Amino acid sequence: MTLSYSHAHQQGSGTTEVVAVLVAITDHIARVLTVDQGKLLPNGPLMPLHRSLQAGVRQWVEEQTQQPLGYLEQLYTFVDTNRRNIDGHALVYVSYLGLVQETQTQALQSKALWRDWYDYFPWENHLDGMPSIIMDFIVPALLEWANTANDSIVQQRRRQRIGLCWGLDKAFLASGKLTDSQSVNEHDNESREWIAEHVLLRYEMLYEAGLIPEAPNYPPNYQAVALPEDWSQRIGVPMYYDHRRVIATAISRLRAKIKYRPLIFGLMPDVFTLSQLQQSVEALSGVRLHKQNFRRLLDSQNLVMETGESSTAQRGRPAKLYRFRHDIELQSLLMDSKLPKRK
Amino acid sequence: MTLSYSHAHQQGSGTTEVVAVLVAITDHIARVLTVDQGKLLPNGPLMPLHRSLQAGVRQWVEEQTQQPLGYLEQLYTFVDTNRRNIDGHALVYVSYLGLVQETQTQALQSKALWRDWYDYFPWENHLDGMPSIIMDFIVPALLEWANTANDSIVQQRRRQRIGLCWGLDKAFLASGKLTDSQSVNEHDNESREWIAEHVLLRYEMLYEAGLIPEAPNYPPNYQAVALPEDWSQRIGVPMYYDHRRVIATAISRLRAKIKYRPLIFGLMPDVFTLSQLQQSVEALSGVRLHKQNFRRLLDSQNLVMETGESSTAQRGRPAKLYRFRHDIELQSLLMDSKLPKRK
DNA sequence: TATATTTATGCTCATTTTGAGTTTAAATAA
DNA sequence: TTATTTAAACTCAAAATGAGCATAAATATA
Repeated sequence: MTLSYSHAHQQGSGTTEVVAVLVAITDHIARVLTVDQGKLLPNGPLMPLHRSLQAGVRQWVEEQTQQPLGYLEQLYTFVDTNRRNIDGHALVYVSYLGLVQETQTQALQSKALWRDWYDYFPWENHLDGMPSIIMDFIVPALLEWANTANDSIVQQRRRQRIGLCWGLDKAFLASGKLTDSQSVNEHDNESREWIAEHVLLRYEMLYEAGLIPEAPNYPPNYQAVALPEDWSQRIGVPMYYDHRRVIATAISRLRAKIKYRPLIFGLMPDVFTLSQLQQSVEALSGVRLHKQNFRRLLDSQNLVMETGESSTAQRGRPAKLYRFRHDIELQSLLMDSKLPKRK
Repeated sequence: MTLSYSHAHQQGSGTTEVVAVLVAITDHIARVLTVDQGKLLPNGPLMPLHRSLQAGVRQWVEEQTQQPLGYLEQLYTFVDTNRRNIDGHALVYVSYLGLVQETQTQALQSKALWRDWYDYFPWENHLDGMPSIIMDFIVPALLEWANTANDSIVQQRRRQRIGLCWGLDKAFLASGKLTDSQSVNEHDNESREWIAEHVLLRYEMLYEAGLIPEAPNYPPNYQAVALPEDWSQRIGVPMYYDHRRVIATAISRLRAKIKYRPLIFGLMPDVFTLSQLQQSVEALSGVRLHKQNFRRLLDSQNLVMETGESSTAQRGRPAKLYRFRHDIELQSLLMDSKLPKRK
């Protein structure tokens, strides 16, 4: 059992830590703030002086990265039974999702680093179509994993899970095999339904199948289909502890929530064009959206107002500049808002 | 400062507890499992022997109530700085939501008690229309609370929050105090609607305004409108610590999630009529649904199948019996499903 | 027994929302 | 000038939604 990314760790008397996934969009790329060469998220123990979990997060992020924090929401609480305090109590760590505006991402401490979040999840970036790694390696490997189950019912279930998680169509589910039409025909690609917010389900499936370096059963021992030599590079940057899973949780939450809450404005500069806004949403969701419908929806929600000015265009027609309607900021916390389906 | 429902508590060396909100529907009424005369939720410390938080929840619930547990999901993690361990670390408690089938709610330990969850939130039950307490006392008291703010901007915001939380339209708020009819534009002059899943927002507003016995600023000191003598009875059953807030969190989650995941089947017996199913959903959401549209939606989702038998009707035409399609149970974990709007 | 009442279930219909275009406008690059 | 690029207004068919009526099959009651 390889535990190369699982550190034994001695705690003091406390058993609670906080971990933060800070997200920002720069150059139209969604990024997370990391420390320790991108191998860790900012984190630290909850101390008696902290009046709340949020206060703990803010203090440790400030200390480790000097990044100012805006919006912050709780994600999930994990237990790490491999790390215990002196009394034998397992470590509990509470994760938070934070949003940072593009204009506030400078002057960080040297060991803090903003990284493209798709460095950790290459299969989640569908901005230029479905990444080839999915059909070339991930799905074949997962199908083999499904076959390793003793029970044929379990095999069947695993295939179903694979189909649902990775957006494969019914014909595929029935046969359990890749057909020519699937890997070639482009219209078949459209019949699959890739659900962007299922990031965590996909990560956990890869983990369970031993395809993630952090997993205790990595590398998998069932490979009839050989994984490439550089698999551990291709399957994304590994992290210590279970921090990659924490990021997956954050992306799932963000992709799901952005569909009904205008969180996106926590990531935008004060003034922006509608195209910039759309590109930011696309950076998060990992898929392209239909421009006209995106605007229609924005319009119906009345979330933005024109500034009256236009962008100085580099190419093409200059776009009008908009700002978030701060007079309805409170409303927006309650109000449902939606996004159009991908195009 | 009154802290009648906040107990000082001495911990051992651990700092983590688990708390469970178990939900069941019996006699068409949504209920939560309580201990200590309905003043506490089942809870207990996380121990070194527990392999996970879930394991801790299951052990303590079993021990305190002898209630078998099915579906369980994490809700939220709270810190109670009033309760600390011997080293001064604040207590962290992780809350869970559990679903219990109607048929499994017998033979409990004597101190365990299933209570109608609207005993704790009388204002959330709109099954027979909006409860009179909202317009008679809650909203007037909250409007007064809004007026106590020094800043007029804050007053304005509070009124907006009140309107959004309690489903009031602009006109009502205007008659309440505000005559700024100029700011009424096409987009926000629509009358508001009651949003069932905003349970937590409403509870937190009442708490902030000092209208909840658990709140440190209860009773409120701004009452020009006199609250009735028996206010602390009318505003629902108080609980120790912040357990009422935990239930509010659970109801919010459940009401929101039931709209896109078929969690309801975690609460149903194996065989049921469509009317029973609808009544269960209504018990959770607190509002009535349009019967025909409810069935159309169920139909389109293909979640249930006929058993071929019919119920022995007490009155009226006998209803067909259905069961959940367990062959798509896994799918249902992933699949989106929806509910029709109220009628 | 006849009739009202209750509950279940099938069907219609207008409106809104959604997905997916085409067309026109205003800028730069060659 | 002409092609290219980006923005933004407008159109249209299909699907989903909210609301209602009609019919069926049982019991309760006059």
